[in-house]
Amino acid sequence: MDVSEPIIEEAVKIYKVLSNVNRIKILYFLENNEADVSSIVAHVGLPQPLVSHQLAILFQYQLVTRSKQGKHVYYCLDDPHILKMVDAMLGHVQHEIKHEPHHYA
Amino acid sequence: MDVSEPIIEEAVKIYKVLSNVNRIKILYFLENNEADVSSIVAHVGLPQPLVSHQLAILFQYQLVTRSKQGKHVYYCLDDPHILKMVDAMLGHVQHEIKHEPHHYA
DNA sequence: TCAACATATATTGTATATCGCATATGACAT
DNA sequence: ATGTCATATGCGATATACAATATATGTTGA
Repeated sequence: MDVSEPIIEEAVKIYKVLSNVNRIKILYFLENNEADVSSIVAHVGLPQPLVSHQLAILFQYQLVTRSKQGKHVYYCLDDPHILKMVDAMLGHVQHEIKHEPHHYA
Repeated sequence: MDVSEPIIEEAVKIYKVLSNVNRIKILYFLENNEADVSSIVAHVGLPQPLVSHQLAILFQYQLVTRSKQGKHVYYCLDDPHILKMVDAMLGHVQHEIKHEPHHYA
């Protein structure tokens, strides 16, 4: 595996994007649904401007795509591969918690 | 996949830990070597206190283990599974960059 | 005990992230 | 054109993260 600096920096950027509960929730909701902002808001139960903000970040880093249809903007996972990785992490954590709880601060 | 809040929060914590170039470098170096702090410092070319600090974070979140032998403290990957995931992310990024560059800010 | 070496911690300044609130844009219908 | 709905953006307060420097701890050997 090539571990050149720019590659690592790029990966770190994606990790930063994934370092937020709300963004993960949004990504996860989009796994099964293409959805407009309103339904995302309804699902995650966060203020609309916050959801829009997180969506903008996800879009900036190309984790989601968007398509405008009239008043509505539909968001969609750009790259399901990323969510596969998130799945792997969630599975890992779940497993860890079950077998040997982490006692983080 | 269960996506309950605590699981996501835990995953997010790990993502935060991975959101740092120096920590990734250290983890990656430890993939092939158990190593004491001095050799890690020599390898990554960062000030020793900074390396110790990052190691403390990696240790706190149980990504590495440590064993003291005399004056030296040897660090070791606790969970190779995590590094598999990092590998996957690096591979993903590499692939992305090659085929369709992201134009992040 | 003291010196030296390896490692850890504390402190600080700076940068960046997060969220809430207010407001702006943009599209459609009337 | 105006009102309304869907979404986006801007701003301010707070919190968190980063890295550098200085300093402390702990271990070994003389």
